[in-house]
Amino acid sequence: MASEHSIDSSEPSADFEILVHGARQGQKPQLRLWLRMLSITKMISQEIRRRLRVEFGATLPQFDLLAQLYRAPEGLKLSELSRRMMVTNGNITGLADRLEADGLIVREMLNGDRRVTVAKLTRRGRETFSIMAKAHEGWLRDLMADVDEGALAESLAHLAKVKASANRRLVED
Amino acid sequence: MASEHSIDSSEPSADFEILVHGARQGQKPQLRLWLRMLSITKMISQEIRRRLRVEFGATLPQFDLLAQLYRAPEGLKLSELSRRMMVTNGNITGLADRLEADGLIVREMLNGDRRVTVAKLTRRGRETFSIMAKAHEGWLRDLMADVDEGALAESLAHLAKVKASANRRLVED
DNA sequence: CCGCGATCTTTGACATCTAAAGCATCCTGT
DNA sequence: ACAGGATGCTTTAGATGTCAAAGATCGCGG
Repeated sequence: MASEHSIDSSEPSADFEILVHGARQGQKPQLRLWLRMLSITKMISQEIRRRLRVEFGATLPQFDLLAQLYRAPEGLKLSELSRRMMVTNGNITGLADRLEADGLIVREMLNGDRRVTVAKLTRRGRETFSIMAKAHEGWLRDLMADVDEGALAESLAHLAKVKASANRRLVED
Repeated sequence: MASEHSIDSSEPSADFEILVHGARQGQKPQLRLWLRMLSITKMISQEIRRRLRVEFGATLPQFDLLAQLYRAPEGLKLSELSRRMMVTNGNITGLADRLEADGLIVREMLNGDRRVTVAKLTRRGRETFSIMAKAHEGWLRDLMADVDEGALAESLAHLAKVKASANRRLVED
């Protein structure tokens, strides 16, 4: 505890733990884990966001959208993009507008179904994303450089359970 | 792998993993852990956000701000709030505006220093937050109900390392 | 006592987000 | 056929987020 707290009390990062009505030591482990994941993702997201902006003039949601398309050479329906990115449909419209204006993606209505729009990476989008992704991966390796492989692997396994649990509650109700 | 994927492929939640330029099995564990944390926090955040909205007409950032003040009976400077919530100063202004309009917090300029504004919970803010926090804690227990205490404890410990690592990189550079 | 950098909050321009409504298009059952 | 529900995208209103710059105030050194 002392070590954990010493990190936060002297740094500009937030300490969410022990802040929500009395979460303590062994108490309320779900709440503690939740708050810890939140503070980590917030902290790292901001750094990634900052680097994407200064090094590539891009935003994190834009990077995310490009990543989805990079893995789908045939392109994706906008609604499929919104499902995979876990954002609402309305969100994708503006995001795709900007990326299309930047020439990184194109919208196509090739289907017989005129309701459907498919987004694809352009050649430039593919090249740009490829460079960004390599940098992005390096940033993460750097940020987690002090974490041993064992801890990474175990976290990955445990968090799979967390994800499965939350998933189950969210779809089976 | 199969089990992990089976969860995602049939559900409306995103599968970030295996999506960013070829992250695979034992490869790039940092990237995989990052994407997993991201998808979990996104998934759970949306559920929490939804419940806060339908049950209390509140938003997650508002809940977060109230939580910070709840733990600080003397109130907090707006800049201290922004530090703890890990958002920029400009963000706090509007957030505090709305909460003040709702009568949940007050801004006071009691100091000799007229630059400083301190935000405090009102009685109503304290009572409201207290109820929301209890519900919030229950939601999390429910969402993580299938995760055994051991996995929770180990995740907590491992993620402390991740947090410390990221923290170190972000402040020592 | 005065200037000038440091500190604190707000403002302004934009990009993301959500929820909900609006439109167009498709498809199915009769 | 065709009415009506389902599906897919966009639009709207409002909240949140960033960054950068503007204002206000403080405090210290000369």
